Amino acid sequence: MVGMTSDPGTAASAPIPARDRILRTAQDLFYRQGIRATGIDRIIAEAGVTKVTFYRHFPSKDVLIRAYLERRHVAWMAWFRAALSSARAAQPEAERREAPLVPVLDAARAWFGLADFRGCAFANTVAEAGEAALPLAGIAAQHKHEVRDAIAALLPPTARGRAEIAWAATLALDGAAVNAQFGEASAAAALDGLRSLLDALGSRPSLP
Amino acid sequence: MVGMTSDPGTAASAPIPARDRILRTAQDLFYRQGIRATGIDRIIAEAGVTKVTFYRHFPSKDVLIRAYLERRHVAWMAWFRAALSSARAAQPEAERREAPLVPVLDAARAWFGLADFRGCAFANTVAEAGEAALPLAGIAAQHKHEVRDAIAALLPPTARGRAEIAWAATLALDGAAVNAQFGEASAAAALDGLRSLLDALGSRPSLP
DNA sequence: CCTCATGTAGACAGGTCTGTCTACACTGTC
DNA sequence: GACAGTGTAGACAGACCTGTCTACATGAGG
Repeated sequence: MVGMTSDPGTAASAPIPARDRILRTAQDLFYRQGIRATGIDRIIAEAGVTKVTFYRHFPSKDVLIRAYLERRHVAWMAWFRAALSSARAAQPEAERREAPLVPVLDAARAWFGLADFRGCAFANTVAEAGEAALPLAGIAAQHKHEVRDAIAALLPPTARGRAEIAWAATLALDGAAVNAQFGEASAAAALDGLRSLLDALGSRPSLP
Repeated sequence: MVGMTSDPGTAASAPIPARDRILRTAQDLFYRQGIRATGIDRIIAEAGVTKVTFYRHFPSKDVLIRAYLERRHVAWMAWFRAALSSARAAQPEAERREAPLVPVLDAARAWFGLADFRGCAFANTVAEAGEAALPLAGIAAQHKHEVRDAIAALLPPTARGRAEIAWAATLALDGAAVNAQFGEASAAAALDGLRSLLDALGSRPSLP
């Protein structure tokens, strides 16, 4: 079943152990320490593979970085959508109509509270890449685009300015994520600020 | 007049050319390319000093990084306050009362439009530092604190929730700055989103 | 049987990084 | 005139970086 020597057509859906271990390790180290701070040697050692194996799967660090971002995008979006919809499911019916953005706040709280939280991987990567960030910036922009769509799904399809509101909420989430990176006290303050912004956005006289 | 051999008491207020050149160069390169991507050698070459001179002024790169952040903080805050107050001066009287946060949008537009704009130096530095960011994160948090104060100064002192609103606007600005880093199209979108957020914040019925 | 993809183990090249070192020159004050 | 502070010029050490290389092992499909 795995045995198909070389299958052209739809690209590799067969997960190769070594490749997977490399990617998993890279994901962890890149996110925690930063990309430039993480050497290939370290990834190789931690993933338990050899250089040849590594370079056969990823011809350069740049390729690995892109694979990292792609994987991160898929995984994070899945997590985020799940967090949004479980928070939404927990809302009372009335609040769901009058304050539809509250799940964003809940998701942010959960995100910032993760033990290894270190901000948005895409923003961090672009920040680190500096002037040479152009290609990566496109990936980051697309990621934010999808975040916006996930948030927009909380709003009734008939809502006026649906996309605009969702986009504004995305920016608010980014701003909060940046500040949440500065420590625990900052994270708490960031959540407060995010609540203010989401409240204001979701306005209509919504009161506690 | 400069000649006082060694003056104890109030520490050096005399700006030494070489030191200043180093700092200026570091500021430029650190911001544009990132900190890790910028080697000491490059700074030395570009500043036109030698290694000994450099290391006499800054015993380590870490010291230079802190000096960079301090300098950047002072310079940027001055720029930002000036941008806010000139935008505010240009507002019609009525708007100034009803939409006091509009100058933040104007300042953001000016900021994102700068030729060398590359996001918030503090956020970028923390993002780059990764797990080892703890000391720098404090500096960044303090910076954001001052930004909030500068924004709060736009609001009437009697306004209810003045600090909260200013803080929310600060987060919004951060979110916009992050996204503005992703390219020109993203910068335009970030300004739109920021406008939505500031509008929503400003239109809140903050009653006494 | 034999080829080929995948894997292991580790040496190596060539570059860049931070930071130290020696040796010398200029200037103003004591 | 001695001294202390600041500057220049560039070699050097030791670490780490990315990426290439040789040599060998294994297992499955032609």
